[in-house]
Amino acid sequence: MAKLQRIKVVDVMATPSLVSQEINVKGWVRSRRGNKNVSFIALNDGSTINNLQIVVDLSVFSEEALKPVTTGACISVIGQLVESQGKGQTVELIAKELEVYGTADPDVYPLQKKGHSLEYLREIAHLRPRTNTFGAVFRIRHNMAIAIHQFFHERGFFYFHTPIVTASDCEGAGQMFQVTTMNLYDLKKDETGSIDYSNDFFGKQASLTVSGQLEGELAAMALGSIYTFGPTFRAENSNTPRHLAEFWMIEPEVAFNEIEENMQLAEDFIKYCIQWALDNCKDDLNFLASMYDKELLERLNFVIGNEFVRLPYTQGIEILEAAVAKGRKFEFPIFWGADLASEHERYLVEEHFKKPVILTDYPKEIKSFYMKQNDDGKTVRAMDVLFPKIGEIIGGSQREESYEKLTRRAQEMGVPEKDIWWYLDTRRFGTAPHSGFGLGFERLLLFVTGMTNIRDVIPFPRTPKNAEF
RNA sequence: UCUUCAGUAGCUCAGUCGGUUAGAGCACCUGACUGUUAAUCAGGGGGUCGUAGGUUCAAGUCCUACCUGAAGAGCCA
Repeated sequence: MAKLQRIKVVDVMATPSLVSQEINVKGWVRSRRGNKNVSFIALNDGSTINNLQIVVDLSVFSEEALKPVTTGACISVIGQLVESQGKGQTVELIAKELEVYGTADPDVYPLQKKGHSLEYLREIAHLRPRTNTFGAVFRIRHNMAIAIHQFFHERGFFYFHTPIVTASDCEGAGQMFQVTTMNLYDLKKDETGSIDYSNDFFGKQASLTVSGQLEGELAAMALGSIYTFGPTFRAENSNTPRHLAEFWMIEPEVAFNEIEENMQLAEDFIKYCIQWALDNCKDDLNFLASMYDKELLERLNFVIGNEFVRLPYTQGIEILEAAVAKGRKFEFPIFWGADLASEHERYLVEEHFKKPVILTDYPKEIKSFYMKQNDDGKTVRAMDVLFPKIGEIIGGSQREESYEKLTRRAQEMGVPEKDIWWYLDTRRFGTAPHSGFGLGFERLLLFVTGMTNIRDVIPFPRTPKNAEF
């Protein structure tokens, strides 16, 4: 007899014609229950959150043969697929042959059939993909990555790879991780006591990137519309449920786009991704909604169905000042020129508008040197997309295309020209209006999955004091 | 980094005013059960109470420091 091709559980359930056929499935045991006549194995192979029920007739199999079939064990089963006699599943597999690939000693296997806390599962991140929750989260994570590529590809954007090792902290976006091959036990210093990098691998001080934006702009000035999607690194000592030291960022950059088109792109982009999740991750979303967040689906649909508010910073300040005048208390003072604290952003998004808000035209003092300066001499064409629950999900701007204005602003803000001469060259040669933004992939996932801690939407979180696995 | 809260069985937790031998549910083991749905029922084993000091006749419980985790804040995506 020809060897049976193994079929994924997701395909078993999506193919009605398989009923009454003999098939082979392989996967990991989630639970086994039953009595001395019949045993039921819930089998999961990761292809879907749904388990296939394996029915084992104990007049065919000995109890001894089933002993190693415990939670976590990996097995291969050949049998006939039939319509289920019991409730809770439409089909089930009557086992004819059962092979155990790998046992999981119940005394030491850390996962049980019962639920575990997310904090505990973080300590066993090497095994947590085997749980329903993390299976769902990581399938959604994959789908969001595909959605992102699909969205940009459909619109003629090119996926552009920016470097991960970089020699300059251009954006000043945060503390950087240094990259070196120097012997830290025997550091050579020069007469002035500073470290001599000329013999280091790159011949100069190098770090992991905090953003691919500046290189992305170079690409937009040639290919027109590009996006980056890759890992970025921040050595900030941030201990919050919204920060990682290593995270993935999506950064589109578009020649000839002005701030309004940039906002529209951001809005279309987020809505596309959410729609993709609703269309392609139904089972996983339903599971997460039922376990963690009953309003998840309503919230996703709400974001798709409503226009994001566009609000200049100055008007935002006016709304907040009016709220204070009416007696609303904030911990931090609010005035024109102040950077908004989380409490202010949350007030605008969750209390005042009750919708996602795109805040624009911030005071130039609190934004980066490369943002396009407005004619008022006070503000720049920055935009932050603020979301309920998770806060800032996107930060972007129209870029300053004038060589003179850009170099002056870089000087004022202490960005050394020798580090960014190549960036300034885009403005020296064939400059053009252009815009872009950055979106934290894991923040998007927080919103889409309803998870509340960013460490639970990336397989192996890197945070201060934590780089296990 | 700051503030607050927490750390007791493999997991999730209870443990009163400081007082005898530290408890429960789940998991695990044994048994029962004719189709279960995180199966159910009965029994059993399982503890350096985060670590180090201190107060006290007596500390899981009070004090100090440190470690770890969580939430909020700052920084940001």
